Order: sequence, then structure tokens, then C-alpha cells
Amino acid sequence: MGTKERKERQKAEMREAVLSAALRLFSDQGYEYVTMRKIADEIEYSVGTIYLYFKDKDEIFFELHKLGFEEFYKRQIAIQNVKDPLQRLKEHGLAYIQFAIDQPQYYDLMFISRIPAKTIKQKQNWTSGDRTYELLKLNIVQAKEAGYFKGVEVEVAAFSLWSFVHGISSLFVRDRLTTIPMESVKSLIAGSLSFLGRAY
Amino acid sequence: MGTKERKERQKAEMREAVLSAALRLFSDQGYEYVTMRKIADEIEYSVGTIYLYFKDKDEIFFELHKLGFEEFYKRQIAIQNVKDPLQRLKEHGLAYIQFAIDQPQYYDLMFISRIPAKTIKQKQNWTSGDRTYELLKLNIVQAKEAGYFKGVEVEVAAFSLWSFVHGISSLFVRDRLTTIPMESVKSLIAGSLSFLGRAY
Amino acid sequence: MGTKERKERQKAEMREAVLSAALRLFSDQGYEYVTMRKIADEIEYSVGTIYLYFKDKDEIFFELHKLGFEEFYKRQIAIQNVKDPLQRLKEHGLAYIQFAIDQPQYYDLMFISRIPAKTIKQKQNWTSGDRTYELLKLNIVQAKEAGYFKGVEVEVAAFSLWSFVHGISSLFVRDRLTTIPMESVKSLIAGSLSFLGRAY
Amino acid sequence: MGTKERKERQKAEMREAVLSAALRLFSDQGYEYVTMRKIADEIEYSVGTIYLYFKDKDEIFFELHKLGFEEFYKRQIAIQNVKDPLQRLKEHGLAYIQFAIDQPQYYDLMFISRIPAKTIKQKQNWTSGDRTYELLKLNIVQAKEAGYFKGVEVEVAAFSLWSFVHGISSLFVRDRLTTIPMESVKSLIAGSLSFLGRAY
DNA sequence: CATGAATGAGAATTCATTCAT
DNA sequence: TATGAATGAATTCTCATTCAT
Repeated sequence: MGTKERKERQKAEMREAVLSAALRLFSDQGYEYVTMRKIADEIEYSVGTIYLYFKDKDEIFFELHKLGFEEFYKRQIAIQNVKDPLQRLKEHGLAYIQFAIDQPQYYDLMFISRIPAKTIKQKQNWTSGDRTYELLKLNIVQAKEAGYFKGVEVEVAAFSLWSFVHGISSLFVRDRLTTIPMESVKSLIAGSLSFLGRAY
Repeated sequence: MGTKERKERQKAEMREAVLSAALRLFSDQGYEYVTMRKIADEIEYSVGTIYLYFKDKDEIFFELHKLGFEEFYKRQIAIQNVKDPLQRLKEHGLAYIQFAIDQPQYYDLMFISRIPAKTIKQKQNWTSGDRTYELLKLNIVQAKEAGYFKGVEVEVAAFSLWSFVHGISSLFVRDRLTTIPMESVKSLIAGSLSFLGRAY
Repeated sequence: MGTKERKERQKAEMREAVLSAALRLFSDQGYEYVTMRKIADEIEYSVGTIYLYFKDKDEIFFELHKLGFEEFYKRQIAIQNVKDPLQRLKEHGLAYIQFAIDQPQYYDLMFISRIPAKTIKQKQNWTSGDRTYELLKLNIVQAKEAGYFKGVEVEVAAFSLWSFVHGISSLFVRDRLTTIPMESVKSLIAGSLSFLGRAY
Repeated sequence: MGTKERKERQKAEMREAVLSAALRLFSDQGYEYVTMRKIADEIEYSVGTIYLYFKDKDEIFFELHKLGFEEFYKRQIAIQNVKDPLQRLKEHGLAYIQFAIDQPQYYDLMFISRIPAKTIKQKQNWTSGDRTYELLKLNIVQAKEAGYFKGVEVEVAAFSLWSFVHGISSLFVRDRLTTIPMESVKSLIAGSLSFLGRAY
């Protein structure tokens, strides 16, 4: 019977609808502004219905967290097929920032926002964060083998690169670049990345 | 009679007590989770008492904002007497990060947190932020005159440096460095700064 | 299925319950002393529940205002089919006072109480008040045509009659007639009206 | 020693200052708007000081009540020396309305406002109100003896006259006469009184 | 006499969550 | 599955009143 499957698909669709509404609201007005009622209004269901799909408000945000990290890690993996180690490293950084540009709400949620303390289970996500960091270090090691990063410890290089892209991303996501004309932000970012390249 | 003076001192102390409790809570739990009651409990006074010293919740956060930027700018200014342009630039970055390390709660409030939209008066503070950015650019121009940053636009360099120190600071402030043993964080930061120096 | 209808009826009943509790309290204790909690206690629901039916406290009082004026105007209209102009005028006055006697709480709300300044929309209600006044003047004009009110300006007559019935009504509504035995109040009022009739 | 006297005078002056500030605020924005702090600000003393002169907020309004009735009764008495009974009666009504015009805050407080239930002692004031009513009836009796009010019971006539002047006064005090151009209010009132005179 | 500091009680309003239908 | 009704707990803020100085 496909009935079961259909039901599951419907269930999944409903969950997605809730999540995307929550993410939209979150990004529009900030975490504190998202109320269950607003999510319900957004998807045109009653408040109670949401509780059929999610245990509580926290679960919604935990799920968003998870989805964000999945999408994020997927992009990181996609980079790994680039052959040249240095090129791969650059693409890595670009992909990181591109994620922040494409999905600022997720970036905010994942790397900037304070998440309700209750959610300890996040361990799981951080694993995902850690995986990314390990990937970065791996790429640096390989770049070193190819002759780059002479005299720089792997840890130091990894931390530097991460800080750099996170700095750019969070300034972007939190609109701290209002001083700078929006049109030139992209070229500015590109410039910054190549400037950093001088240190390799 | 020093009566009047004493009273004023007491008044100032009370304001300070409220502010420091608020800052502590704010940084622990985020703006939206700090309630007047929590602040009152923290200082062991009744809620109403806070209203004798601050008009409303916003005023407390506005005041913290202001104090933070004052301290921040003071540190920036202190650097300017360093003669060598490159050295000055390095100290500039170090001072920025040092502020985040010494005053993580302020750094959070000033550069990471979403601030209540109401507070428009903040212009004043952002001016302070802008002043700092102008200072950074000035220092870069002077470093260029001394032969550094060849082939790098001032804007690009400024943005890169700012992103870098902000990245480091916010990873530190938001405890994203738990992976890394706390003892080595300092040397890691130093290493990073000198790594970036290779790009000048 | 009458389910929908029943629900709507229930909703209407709840609104009515809130309104009637509010009116009762309002008239007992005055607008400023009626709190949402008191209304809630009165109807034995939680405070929050009231907000499911009314946007805020003001809306409750605005609604009462509206209902009061509707009932009031309905009574005025009913009089208009009396043929004889003088008789009509007398009935007009009687109906006015009768409304105050039947619905002292509404009368209080509509013609005596100070109403929250916010409620500007009241225009709508005052229009209703104005309509009544216009009706009164019309009736006087017609009574004049029938030979009454000789040598008295319409405006003066209208104001006099209005003052008179309002005076009676508000003394009654605000219990200023305690001196007078309640049984004889009615005949007193009747006597007053016929006394005034001598002036026509 | 005049010391004691001076002290008492000062005390009386202070009480007066509080009372007049309270009355001013009361008339500006309504009873509920008068807070102890606002009274204190108005007289430029601290809140606590008021409690040295008045037991609590109620006492202030009770006192105002009393003063109002004293002034009111004084005016009524002043009329009594008019010889002609009818003329005296007319002056009586005029004086009543004039009081409402001169002291709308007092009139409001005394004859319209709901007073906090606590204040039961008001008996005392009502005595004053009663005295006035007795005076009115006395004047009517004397007017009857002079041939007026033929066929009208004293009670009815008294109630009618009182209702009439109270109606006028309260419409005036509560600004229900906005429809009517303020300039013509006075002549309107005069007209009304003489209109009523036709019924004597 | 005068005050400034402090507070408890209470105001309107919001919201996550539950539950009978 | 979906909902609408209901609520308790929490929020910010106000105010009459007390009291040590």
C-alpha cells in the first residue's frame, strides 16, 4: 500500500512548511519575534496543529539547526573533488561565505545566534561543525605538502582561515556592512580572499 | 558636609550594580531573555526600584552600549601614539581582540547581538564604530606610504583586517573555541595575527 | 450541521457575558476601577480568555458604548410615529428618562462617565447623540408650528428640554435621589414633566 | 507666642497648596490621572511630605469635597437676602449654575464624579447638600405664598428645578455642549432659565 | 519638617502549551 | 488529523504608601 508512504510524505511536507515559515520569520525579525501563532498564521493552520508535528517550539529550532548543518556540510563535501590543494582551500572559503550569503538566516541561526540553553542535544550538530573543521585542517595539510603555508602551524592556519571567513560572513549576515555600498560588497569579499591568499 | 556627595555616589553605585547585573545576564542569556525581574533578583532589590534609576528596559541597554563604546574607543586612541605604522596597525588589531577577551559581554552586546529596533539614538554609538573604522583606514594608508600593502586597495585591506579580528573575537566571545584547549587560545591568536602579517 | 452555528452562538454569548460583566462593574465602580482581572473573575474565566474575544480593554468599552447608543436611538425612533407634535415631544422626554431608568448602567456610560481619550472613533457614537438632538429640534419646530413655544427660540427650547431630562436622568442614575423615597420617584418624575409642560 | 500661630498658618498653607494642586490636576485630566507623585511635582515637594499633611489620597479628595460644599453653600446663603421670593428663586438657580461655571472641577467632584467607596464619612457633605435642598424648598414655599407655582406640589417643583439646573450644569461641566458655539452658551443658559420661568 | 529610597501589590497584555471535540 | 477555546505563567511598568535619615 502506498497509503503509508503518502501519509509520510504529507507529514514531511507539513514539517517542512512549518520549518520554512519559522525560518522566514526568524530571519525577518529575529528569534524572539517568532511566536507559535505567527508560524501558524503563516502556514494557515491552527496553532494546535503545529504541536502534532513538533513537540514544542524548541524542537522546531533544533530541527532548523540540523537542516542548516546538513546543507552546509553538503556544500563543503562538494568542494573536495577539486584537485589542486590550494585551489581547493580557496573554494572552501568561498563556499563558506557563499553559504552565508545564500542562507543568511541559517548562518545566523547556526553560527551567530544564541540558542535556548535547553537544547543540549546540539552535540550532534557540533559534530557536524567539527567535521567541517577537520576537513579544513586536512586541506591545509595537503596544501602544506604542496609547498604552501611554510612555517605556519596547521592549527594556526586553520584557525586563521576560519576566523577570517566567519568574520566576513557574520559582518555580512548582521548587516554591519551598511557603511559599504552593497554593490561593492561582493568584490570586496573577493578582494579580501585574494589578499589573504598572499599569506599562504 | 559630604552628605550630598555620598548620596550621589550611592546613586551611581546603584546604577552600576544594575548595569553590571544586566550585562552579565545579557551576555549569559541574550537580550530577549533578560527580564527586569531577573535583574532585580540578581541585585536583590525589587523590580520597581530599578525604575528609580532607569526609565525603562531600553535605557539600560542603551547605557551599556554607550559605556562599551566609550571604553572601546579609549583603547583605540591609546594605540595611536605608536610611531611605526605597521606596528601601530598590529597593535590596533591586538587591542581590538584584547577588548573582546577582557570584556566579552560588552563585545557581544556591541558587535554581535541584535539590538532592539526601538533604540534609534544608537546613531551616536555607530558614529563611534565608524570612527574606529576611519582610524583603521588611516593607519592602513600610512602603512602603504611606508611600503606595505602593495597592490592592495585600502578598502579591501581595511575590510579584510576588520573581518579577521571580528572573526577571531566573535568565535572567542561565543565560545566557539571549545574544541581548542583554552590555554593555547592566546598563542593561537598571536599566531594568527602574525600569519596575517605575511599578507601585508 | 448546525455545528458552525452553535459555535458562533457560543462566541456571541461569550462576548455578551464579558460585556455585561464589564457594564455591571463599570457602573458599580467607574471606568477606571474596572480591571480585566475583575471582569475575568466575574465571568469565572481566566484573564487571557477575554483577549480571545476583545482586542483590548478599550474595545470592550467602545462596544458597550455602541450597543448603548443603538438601543437608545431605537427607542427614540419608535416615538416618531406619534402624530400630535406636543404629545410626541412629551413621549420623547419620557422615553429618554425611561432609558435611564431601564438601563442606568448604559446611561452612565453614555452620558455621564468620562471616556478614555484614546477612543476617538467615538465620533460614530456622537453622531448618534447628534442625531437625537436634531430629532429633538425637529419635534420642537413642529410643536411651534402647532402653536406651542411661542416666543421661545428653538435652540433655547431644545437645550432646556435636554438639560431637564438629562438632569433628572443623571440624578436618578447616580443615586442622588436617596433623600426621596424610591416609590415616589416615578410620580415625581411624571410631575416634573407635566410641570415643565406649563412652559410650552 | 505667635510661633504656634505661624506654624499653624504654614500648615494650613501647605494643605491648601496640596489641595489646589490636586484640584487642578483633577480638572485637567480626570480623577484617575491624579497621582501622589504628580501632586508632589506640582507643588515642588517630595511625595512623602504630602503624607505629613494628609493621611492618604482619599483624605485629599474628601477635603476637596468638603471645601467645595462650603463654598457652594456660602453662595446659596448670599442669595437669601433677596426680598422678592420669585426673584430669589431665580437667583438661586443662577447661583447654582454660576458655581458650576466658575468652579467646574468642584462641581464635577461634588455632583458628578464617583467618589471612592471608602469615603463613607461623606454623610457630612450630604448634610450640606441636603441643607441646600431644604433652602430650595423653603424658597418655593414662599414663592407659592406669593401666588406662584399654582397647583404644583412643593416636592415636584423642587425636584424639577434642581434637575433643570443640574442638567445644565453637568452638560456644561462635562463639555457636552461642544455642538453649541461657546459664545452663545451663556445666553442659551439665560434663555433656558427664563423659559423655565414660564412654568412658575 | 522634609526627603529619597524602597517596595508590594496590581495594572494590561502576550504566549507556549493543553485538551475536548 | 485539525482546531478553537482556554489558561497559567510571565512580561513591562505604575503607584500609593512607608520609613530611616
